[in-house]
Order: sequence, then structure tokens, then C-alpha cells
Amino acid sequence: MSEICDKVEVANNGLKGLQLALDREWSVIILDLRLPGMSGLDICKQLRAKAKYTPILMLTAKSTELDRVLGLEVGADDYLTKPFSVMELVARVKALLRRFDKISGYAAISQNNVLKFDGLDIVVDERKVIFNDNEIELTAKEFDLLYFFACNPDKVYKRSQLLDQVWGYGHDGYEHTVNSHMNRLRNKIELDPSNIKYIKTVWGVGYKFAAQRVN
Amino acid sequence: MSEICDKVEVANNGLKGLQLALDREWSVIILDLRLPGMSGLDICKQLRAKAKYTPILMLTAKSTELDRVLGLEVGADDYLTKPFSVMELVARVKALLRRFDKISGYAAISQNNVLKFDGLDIVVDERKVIFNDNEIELTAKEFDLLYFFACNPDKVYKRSQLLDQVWGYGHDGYEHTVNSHMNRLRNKIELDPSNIKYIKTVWGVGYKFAAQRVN
DNA sequence: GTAAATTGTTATTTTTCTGTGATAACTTTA
DNA sequence: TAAAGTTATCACAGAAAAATAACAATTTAC
Repeated sequence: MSEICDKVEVANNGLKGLQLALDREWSVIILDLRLPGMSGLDICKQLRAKAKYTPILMLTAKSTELDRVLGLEVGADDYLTKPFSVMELVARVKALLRRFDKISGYAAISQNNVLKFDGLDIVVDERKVIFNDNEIELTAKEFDLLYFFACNPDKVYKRSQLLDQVWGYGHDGYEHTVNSHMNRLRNKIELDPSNIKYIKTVWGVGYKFAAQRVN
Repeated sequence: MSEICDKVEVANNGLKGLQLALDREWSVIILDLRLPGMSGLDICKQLRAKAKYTPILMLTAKSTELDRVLGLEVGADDYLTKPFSVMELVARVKALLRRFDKISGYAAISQNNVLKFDGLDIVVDERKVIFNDNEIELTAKEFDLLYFFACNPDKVYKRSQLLDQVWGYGHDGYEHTVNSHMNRLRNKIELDPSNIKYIKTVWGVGYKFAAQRVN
């Protein structure tokens, strides 16, 4: 239930998709039945065996195909038959996220697009941050960093992991780059440097977000 | 993706290793860059050409060496720079196995995020320790040491083994360094020094973790 | 194309931790 | 009981890590 961020990855063949799906923890997986490389059915079964609580939405080309799939009980959480509208797809995904959230106890994400903490609100799709009732200006990286942490409270991240998650896999850069950004971010959201409220240093390891969600 | 067994084979020169690697199907191949007989780079390239879906973990002596290797795109799936701890090596191998789906049906490698003992909870990815219902502050090494023991209850470890496992393979230091850390750790999690509850001394040998998992 | 802002890097200072040596306390053995 | 070997304790210096500040490079905006 961790590692939630706004990353979207696309794989256009079965094996890659399966690897990618198992590589990290996802909020939702959309899986087309017709795939090159490996059958969507097999992938769904394998996914379900490993990622037990990740909702899977399966797309099928024809309703007759859907009937067959349903008979096989591959373990998808919802199905959609082509052609479908984007609106419908979005609605189904939201429904899945909502359903999933109920199960895992993780409120929000899809519902409200605002992450609220004591003295700090993050309006996700406006990339806006309200700090003690005043809007503050964050740069792109600062926002990404803060948002990533806010999505994963309490979990400790090494600098190398942050480079992977926030800067992107395959990005090559120095780990102390993270320090600089953290420093700049803290200058904007920490009033008392001797009493860090949000992103705390875990000495010898990395950082963690230590504030409690209030919504 | 089949052929999973618990066989481990070691080759200490390049040519033998290559032959052995191609001889059968392996779950994972660990390859040291510095080898007698043949460069690890060449081996990796040849392996990758033949054993397309076998994960390769490459060990390098220096991070500068790693940079060079990464630039050459030899096709290893992960890299580890010496010195590394055995814990880290195990974690990387597990990640590779998971990524390459080599452990289908193997529930054994499910990692529990919270290790519970009587009076002591360890929340792994938060690096948090709850001792008698209070969170206590451990330094990085203290946590690593405690976590290592908690993962291997009842097993006795010599100081030299602990240096290898927790400090890292190839780390050079005095064995009584372990004593100091153990002392500091005990001051935080043992209330009565005459009645050790968690990490007991095994006289003439080393230490062992003596509490029972309750989850 | 220039100026401004952002980002990444380098250098310096500050903080915290870890390893070490000295010594005390404890076990075992003779 | 003494001696030898092993472990516990403690304080401190130096090392490692992080914070900070200043600078260079890159990107973005105009």
C-alpha cells in the first residue's frame, strides 16, 4: 500500500508488462487481453498470484471473448469490452481505486485530490501547496519530492531510492543532489530547523515523511 | 522459468564459470568483474547472448569501475559495489528473482514488514523500533544489527560473521567493535543487564537472538 | 537571443556516529 | 584462588554524513 505516486508506465508486450507490474507496487493495472509475447490470461493469473491486492482491469475486444474469459476465472477485478469511451474507462478505474481503498484502509488518493497534514495542504492536480494558510511557491522538483514523500508517510527512503523514484530510473546523478533539494524544500516548509516537522533525516540512511494525514 | 532447486555452484575462474553457467539453467548468476582467466565483462556478454532470461548480478570492486561497466552496457541486470553486506546481497538477489519471476509458487521469500517479539516490534521499512510500547531511537548500525539478529533467531553468530553480515563482506575492523555496538544496543533494549531478554552472549563464540517471533 | 529561474555540482561548515583503546568485570580452567 | 582468556563498559578522537552556502550549468520564459 506504499509507493503510491503519479507514475504511469506503459508496456507494449506481455513479458515487459509483467516484469514492470511486479517490479513495483501499483495503484491499478490495466491489461489488454490481446498482447504480443504472452497471453493476457496468463499474465493476469501470474499477476494475481503475486500482487494480491492490486486491482486489475482487463480489456477485451469482443463480448464473446469476455464470456470466455469470465468462465476462466483469471482473477481480474473488472472487465471492459471494446469499444469503450475514455470516460467509461476513467469511471471504472476510479471505482476500482475506491473499492481497493476500502479494502486496504487507505483513504483518499482518487477521491480527494488534496493531501492534508497539520499546517500543510497539497493540492495535487494544481501542484499547489498551502503552508500555514499561505500558498507557497515550490519548483517542479521540490513539489515532486514533497508529493512523493507525502504519499508515503513514515517510510524511510535512501537517497538512491529517491533518485530512482523522483528523478526517474536510469537517471545518473550524485546522491548529494538530494541533499540540496531537501535543503531548499525545507527552507520553504520548515519554520524551525532544530525541530523538523515534515521530512526528517534518518541518519546514515536517508529521509522520511513524519507528518500524519488529517484527511 | 522452471528447474528451481537449491543447488549452488561456485567457479573461481572465468572459463569454468562460463561453462557451468551455460551448462544448466540457473535462477540467478552472480558474477565478479575481477576474475582470473577471463574478463567478467566478456563473460557477461556471452552469457547474455545465450541465457537470455537468466538474471545476472555483477559485483565490482570500485564505484569508478562500476561507472565504466555501466557505460559498456554489458547486459547485467543489477550491480553491487564492494564492500557490500551479505544482507544487501541477499536483498538484491531476492529482488532479481522476483523481477524475473523465478520464484513462482515459492511463498518462502515473502518479506514481512513487521517483526514482532514480546515487548519488541521492528517495522522494517520505517526502520522503527517499538520497545515496550515506546518508540526508541537507534542509530543506523544499531538498527542493522538488531534487524539482522531478529531475522535469524536462535542462530549463534561469531563476531567475525557479524562483521561480514552487517558491516559488509571485506570490511576490515576489530572484532571488539561488535562488542561496543552490542553494548550500546543493549542499553536501549535490555532493561535488566543480569537478565538479557533479546541478544544473549554465547560465551567463547558470539551472540544469539533469543526471543520468539509472535507474528 | 537574452534574462531569469531552476537544477545540479562543488566547497565548506556543522553535526552525529562509529571505531578504537584503556580498563573493569566476568568465566573458565588449572 | 590465581591466572588466563573473554566480554562489558566508557570516553574520546576522528571519520562519515548531512546541512548549508556559493557557484556553474541547464532549462525555461520572455
